[in-house]
Amino acid sequence: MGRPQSSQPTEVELQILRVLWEGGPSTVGEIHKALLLQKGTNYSTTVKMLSVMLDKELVKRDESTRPHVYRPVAPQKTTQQRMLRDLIQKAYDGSAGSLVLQALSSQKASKEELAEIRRLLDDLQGVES
Amino acid sequence: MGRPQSSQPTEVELQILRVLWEGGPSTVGEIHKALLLQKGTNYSTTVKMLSVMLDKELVKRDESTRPHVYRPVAPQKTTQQRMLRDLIQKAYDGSAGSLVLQALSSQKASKEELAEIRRLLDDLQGVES
DNA sequence: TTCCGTTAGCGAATTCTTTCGCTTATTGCC
DNA sequence: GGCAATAAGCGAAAGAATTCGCTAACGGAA
Repeated sequence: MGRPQSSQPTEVELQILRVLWEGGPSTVGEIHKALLLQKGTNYSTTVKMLSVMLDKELVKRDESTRPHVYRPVAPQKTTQQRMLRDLIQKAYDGSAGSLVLQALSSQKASKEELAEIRRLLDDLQGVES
Repeated sequence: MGRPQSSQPTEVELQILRVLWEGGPSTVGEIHKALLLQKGTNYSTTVKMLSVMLDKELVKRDESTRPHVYRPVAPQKTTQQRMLRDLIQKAYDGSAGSLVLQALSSQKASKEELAEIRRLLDDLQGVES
């Protein structure tokens, strides 16, 4: 019974992963400092979350130094990809195209990004350059 | 303490919403039949989930008939939009463009969708036709 | 009207997530 | 070595999500 464990990182797990992706390998103290700013949680909470994430193999740690240093197991891109695929399956009935259409029409993108998207599109559609 | 309630529909809630979006207003029996195929859950479970969703105002129901008829409160598109925005914030640091780029490069889209995306892109970039 | 099958609902059990208090270990400093 | 400060860890608590058994209410057939 109960709830099955999600295959995607949870809210807080993702917050921690972002700290690691953006700031590089970090100690609990450093991670905690970032979370404290974002949401004011306790040091113990950060330690515990990290230990949970260690169990789930979302992060690994180097215990050869003191304080220990944590790093993400999967790169940001991989995780984003997994979450994206999951959303497409769960909410867009597997259609990546319809997600893209909605993303473009309802969310802002910069000129540069639009240009890059066009290049990618040219490529996908086999346009000669 | 504990875990704050998510602002997005949960896994099962979304499954139920999809049944309603795709099949139109339905009775518990009809919804249950769909879920039974997908995951073999009990009738009571469906009833309970619907009652939770009623509390959260994810669905409303017409009690004037027997069996009662449920319908989604928000249209599919609105919900997709909300979930998409949430993912962009949580995992893509607010950048819709980078999500679109990843979606296009890592997930399949049909010829027709690609063409539609191009039209939208033309529009967004102000290309004359 | 009575009985039976269908529909609705409640409450409890289970698991996952997130939180923190308190204890233990480690380290650098005197 | 002894002490204070920092780091790590554990276990429990609280709440969310999901499940189902069992009971109650209802509606139509005999």
